[in-house]
Amino acid sequence: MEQPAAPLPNDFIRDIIDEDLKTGKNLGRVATRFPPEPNGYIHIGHAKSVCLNFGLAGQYRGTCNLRMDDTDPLGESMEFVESIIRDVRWLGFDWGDRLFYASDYFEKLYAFAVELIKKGDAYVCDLNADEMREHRGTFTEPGKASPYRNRSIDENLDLFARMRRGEFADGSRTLRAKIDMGSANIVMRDPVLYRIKREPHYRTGNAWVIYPMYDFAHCLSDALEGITHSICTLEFENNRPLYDWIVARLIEKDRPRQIEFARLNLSYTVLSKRRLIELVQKKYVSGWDDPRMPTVTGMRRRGYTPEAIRQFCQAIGVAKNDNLIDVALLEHCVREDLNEKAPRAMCVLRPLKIILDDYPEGKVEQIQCANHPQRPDMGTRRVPFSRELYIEQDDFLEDPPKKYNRLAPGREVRLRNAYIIKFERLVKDEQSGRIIEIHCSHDPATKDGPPADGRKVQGVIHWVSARHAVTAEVRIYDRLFRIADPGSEEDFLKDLNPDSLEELAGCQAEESLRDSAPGSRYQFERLGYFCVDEKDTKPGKPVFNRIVPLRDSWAKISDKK
RNA sequence: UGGGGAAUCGUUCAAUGGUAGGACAGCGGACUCUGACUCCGUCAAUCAAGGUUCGAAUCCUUGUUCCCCAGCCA
Repeated sequence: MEQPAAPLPNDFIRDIIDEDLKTGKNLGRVATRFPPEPNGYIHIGHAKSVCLNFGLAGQYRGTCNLRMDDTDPLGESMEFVESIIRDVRWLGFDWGDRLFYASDYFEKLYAFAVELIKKGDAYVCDLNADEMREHRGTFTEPGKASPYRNRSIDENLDLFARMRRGEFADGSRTLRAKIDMGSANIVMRDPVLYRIKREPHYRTGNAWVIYPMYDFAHCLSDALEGITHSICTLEFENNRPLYDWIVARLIEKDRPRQIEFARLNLSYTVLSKRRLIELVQKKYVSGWDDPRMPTVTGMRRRGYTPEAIRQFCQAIGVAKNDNLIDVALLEHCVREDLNEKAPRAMCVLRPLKIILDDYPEGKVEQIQCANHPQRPDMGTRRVPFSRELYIEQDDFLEDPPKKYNRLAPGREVRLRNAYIIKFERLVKDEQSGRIIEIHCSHDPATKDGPPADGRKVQGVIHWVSARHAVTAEVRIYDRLFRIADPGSEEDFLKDLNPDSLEELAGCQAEESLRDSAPGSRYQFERLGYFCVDEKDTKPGKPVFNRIVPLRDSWAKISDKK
């Protein structure tokens, strides 16, 4: 379904591309890439980048490559590669046959490094990490030249070859760019290009003991793939001069250009890889796919749709301002999408027994219910109705406040899709005072329409037939953190929301929900959108995840009191 | 008192010298067999001070605030 789409304002990246196209740069070609490091699961922040890069390629009839930026074997694995592939594909994007790995370029990158040495632009340095730090200087003081800075090209060539052969210990030597130890930009103070690291790589195994650094590998990988616009986040802005320095020396033509945009921050959650890992490892969540996680896999399990996520990524825009996007916008996008396509159903989360004294025992009516009030094309289903029902505990109050329009002593209420019922009496447990059941009567003339006498019934509540209901578990999720910007706190764990998960075991769902397919989504009327959990659902024993609640203006009214 | 970036409604994105606009959030109302959806209305911003100009969010000057950089991570 392609929307004709109101003309969206250009962002600064599209402005740049339009200008490039106008001036004939890159012969009108637009080539981007999404370059994750396969050392973790991708999250909603990556989704912004995915949508941007693939979106640009789509809009300008260009290409977007998926490239694993796997130059540091520590922590990288095929498991993460597979998860990234699955997640990007699920988000709705296609890279054709252009799945690449920086590790496939290791031989070429090595050759580039040799070329740089030959030009006199790189040297092997024997300083260890501590010494190098000392030589680097500070923000206000220039660095000092390494004593190894002026080795001969031949010696550098020899040493670099021996680094590759494994003749030196880890960390004992590096290959460095020969730039400017006095640069005000610390990135340019002879940055390390290669390090020695005896760490098996998940793809190249033990073939290499030296690995290229990001700054060296990334720009050259871009060039090797013919990337025109290399889009990354703001923290790489300082690295751009190095990107350009390397490319200028090693790439003849069609040099890629790096453009930086502000990464996404989302309120009430964290998006830094380090913090996400901590949540998983310390078991504050059940895993990367915990439905509370902002990971793509977590959101998928929660029941978010790719369409909603894409819409969100478009709605937030692209700029260079630091931002903290209100999670309410994400939830809005999810509701907007699901309102359109989720079939309606009824489920009682906290059951309260209702007995219709004037309804024949043993009688069962099959009530035709619309699957979507605005979309007749989604059809109807039959929902059994009988003498004993469950309603939501919240939908009855012995002593209701003002504006409460549900069931209460002396009142009438409409059962959704069924009769108007009237309160008669209530039965309490004598010891605890807890309400056990409520007896009501029904108005048989109101099944398919308003009461003949024209009286108004203020409230509509949902219900299920007690005999026919299927017992379900429902998991209610709330924001993971109780402050808007937990990422700004060093000890972010202290702000975890202790009530981010509520598991409700005895929920009563309408019969039609008994064998709903894992992954399918419904609107439980008056409650919210729910998704059949793919992991824990067993045949006949559904587990539902609450994706997002419906907007609840009653909650706002009652909270104010 | 190093360098690189960014400052526009509560949040976010736009306005590219010519009416400060959209979305989300908020508030009020209409409709309603979902207190949903939908619809209508409404609140609300140019970091500050100077300057240029008929006219400045936009150009200039000075200042302020915030973010990033001293990994052999990306």
